[in-house]
Amino acid sequence: MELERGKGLTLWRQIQKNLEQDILDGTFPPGEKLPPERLLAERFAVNRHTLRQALNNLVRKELVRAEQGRGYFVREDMVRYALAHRVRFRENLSRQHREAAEELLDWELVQAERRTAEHLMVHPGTPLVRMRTVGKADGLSLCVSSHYFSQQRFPDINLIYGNTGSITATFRHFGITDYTRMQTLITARMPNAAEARLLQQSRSKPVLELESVNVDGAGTPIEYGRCIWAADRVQFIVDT
Amino acid sequence: MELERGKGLTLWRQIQKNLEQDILDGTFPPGEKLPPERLLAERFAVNRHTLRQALNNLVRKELVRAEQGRGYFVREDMVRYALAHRVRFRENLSRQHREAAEELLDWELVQAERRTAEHLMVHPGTPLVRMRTVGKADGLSLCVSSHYFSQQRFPDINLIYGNTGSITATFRHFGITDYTRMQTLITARMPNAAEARLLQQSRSKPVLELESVNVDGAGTPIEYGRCIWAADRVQFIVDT
DNA sequence: GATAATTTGTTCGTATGTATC
DNA sequence: TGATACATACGAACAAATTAT
Repeated sequence: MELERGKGLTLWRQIQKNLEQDILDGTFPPGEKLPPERLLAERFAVNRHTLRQALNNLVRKELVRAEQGRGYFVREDMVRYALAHRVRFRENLSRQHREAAEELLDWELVQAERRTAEHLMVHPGTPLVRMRTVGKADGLSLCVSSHYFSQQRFPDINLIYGNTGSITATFRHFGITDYTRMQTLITARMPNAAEARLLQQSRSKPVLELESVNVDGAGTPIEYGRCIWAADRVQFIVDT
Repeated sequence: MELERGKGLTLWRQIQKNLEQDILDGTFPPGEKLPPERLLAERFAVNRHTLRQALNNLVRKELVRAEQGRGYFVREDMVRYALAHRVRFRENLSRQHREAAEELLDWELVQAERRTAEHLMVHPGTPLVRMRTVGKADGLSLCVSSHYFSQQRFPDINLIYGNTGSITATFRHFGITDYTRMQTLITARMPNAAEARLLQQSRSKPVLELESVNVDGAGTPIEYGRCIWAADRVQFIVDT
């Protein structure tokens, strides 16, 4: 790594170009940690500030991201997740050539609380199946969700989902060939310990919480879901 | 309401927890007036000052607000902000009986960067007006935004906006009677120091970042905006 | 759970070269 | 030529977040 001093291009620009090249040609693949500042500064034989100037520019250009106490990481593009009339986890991911996976964490029989009942348009106390799942993209946890279904309409839904590993396929099993999303509520907050663990992310990074209701062809609510998304791994797209 | 005296937790902390629980479980629903200090003090069998300590902490935590001469009120839910085909800041807030205000922080003449240019469908380098604004609800900062407009199409737009204090009114001045939102991108992250200051919120609370493009009746992009929202003060609604 | 080590973030200070008026 | 402003580069120290011990 020899830099030309005093020949037109500044040192930090040469370093930036050098690192950009390494990122683009895959020497540092997406998600990879760069060597620490100290090492890079040594390698380029410059002061740490000079090196930081180059890195800061790469951060500004969104090629890398900096994490205090951890290091610099090559940015992997966020998953772009479309919130349209039809929302399908697998479709959304396969459009971006990512491998989608849904896993059943656990399930439970519960009674509908006021809020959940309102969304599903049932009486409070109605028996519901709550399934907790985790959604992954290319093996990386993307979201943890709680799905609520009427037990009467979808008996043993947990078994079906456990076999298929897909909400869409599960609904198909119950004769629902198409379903659409009625409404989505979006908020952001900090995760609790369990959420951070399930998402394999730091507790100091925010999560996005989406509440949604899916309805069948007749407009009857069939699923109420609360999904917690790792905020730095996803970007939602609303087309209106 | 029996408090434990001399057993670790101070009285006012016990009272605070007690009231928090009542608020969270809906005993005191959003917007409700709490019983007056005197009554609460009697009920907990403590001095009014002890009770005030608890209430002051709830005010600090933004669970209740105090109004001199009127009483304490449970803070209402977050602002619910609809992301529909037509998005109007004032309309969205007035629907919830909140007082909307937009303020111009500063403005600058800039050259379109690649990303901005793409969204506005202009060539990179095109002269743009960037206005930074802050949106408030009931006097509380809700979002800080950067709006980008073509300088050619909207000369002196900063003056118009400065006078009207409304994006909608500003567009009307330029003959645009209706505009709609094409796309909104949503992410969440932690705020930087400047954003936290402008939003008057803690740096340890997340923000929601919305990128959006508004188009005129002919479908031509007229505004590209990046808005940073205080995540704990707003909930977005997507109807699909 | 507490402590130390590692790593990035921030703020001083100093010096030099370059462009502008 | 001088004065000024700005970008570049190096050095030292400390703060803050994370990870390892």
